[in-house]
Amino acid sequence: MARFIGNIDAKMDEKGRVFFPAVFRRIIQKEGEEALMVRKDVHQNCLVLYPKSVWNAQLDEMRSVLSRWNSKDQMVFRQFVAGVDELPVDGNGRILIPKRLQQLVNLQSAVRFIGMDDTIELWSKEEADALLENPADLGENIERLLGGGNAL
Amino acid sequence: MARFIGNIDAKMDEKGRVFFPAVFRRIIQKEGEEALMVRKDVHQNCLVLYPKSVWNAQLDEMRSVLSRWNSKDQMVFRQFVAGVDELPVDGNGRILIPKRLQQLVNLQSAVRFIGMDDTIELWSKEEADALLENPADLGENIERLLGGGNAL
DNA sequence: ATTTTTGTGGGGAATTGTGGGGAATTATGT
DNA sequence: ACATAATTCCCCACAATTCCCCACAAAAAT
Repeated sequence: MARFIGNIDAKMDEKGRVFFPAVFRRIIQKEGEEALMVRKDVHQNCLVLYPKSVWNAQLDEMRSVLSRWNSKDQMVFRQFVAGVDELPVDGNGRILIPKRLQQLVNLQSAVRFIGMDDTIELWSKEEADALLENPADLGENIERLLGGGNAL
Repeated sequence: MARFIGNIDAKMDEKGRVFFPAVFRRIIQKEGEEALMVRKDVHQNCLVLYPKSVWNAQLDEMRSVLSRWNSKDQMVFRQFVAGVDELPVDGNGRILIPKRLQQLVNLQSAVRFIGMDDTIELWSKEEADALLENPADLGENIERLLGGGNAL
């Protein structure tokens, strides 16, 4: 399985094109992936890029579990697929971010790719910086969630 | 089988015409589909577009479950089938949404196509946005339905 | 230093999306 | 039945976007 690691800054031009970092492209090619899927992150103000095979597997699994005739099931499926787009890659290895998504997560010129293991996140540089500027509680959170200690 | 993916915003003009997104048109042509069927969604305030073959499969499925000789079954089948229309496509690749359906799901100018795997949904943009605005329960629902955990 | 790969930019053709003018058809009221 | 209105359909024009191509700067590798 793909393992995307690292932060890469890039610039989006006026046409909404961004160079897809070579590090990530190599991984994708090695895995034989042809396409990427994008969607807005459920919680954060950023885009999430999925290799297509990962996405399709998800979709198949959901379809097999969720009934088309059950309104709640169908709504879950809808919310999952609504907002997804296939991401075209041009001859230069650039991706074109649909305008709809640019506006949704407020992408201007400076952007940042963040490797998140099996997916890649795309942030506006400003917001990404803001996130990392105050990592104050990180240690605390990690301790709470993973520490598992019971010292007083 | 056709796989419609993606979200496309479009505008409906005063005549009720909407450009049918090129992405979807290509898929339909490749599959050799000739016609589209429309229906209001059973639960939601949106229209569902079926390639004719998908529609037919759907009917077959219903027929296999619903008895032709049971009056309630037959009524359900009747109501499902009665609400459907064939969707004409004009020379420019636009579809004309019948007035009846426009009003039924409250379509004004701004609309959104949502690829839902083998069907396409057509929403008013406002309502589509509303869908995505509260993704709070989505994660929860997915976890419940697909997580396969063994929570109590 | 020179070559190769990676990243940026832009021009312009082709496709996609939007709008509107009416002719043909269908509905509606009297 | 007829006149009128509304709708559907078919055609054209144009704006916007996307796609495809090429040129070149910057960084990395040889």
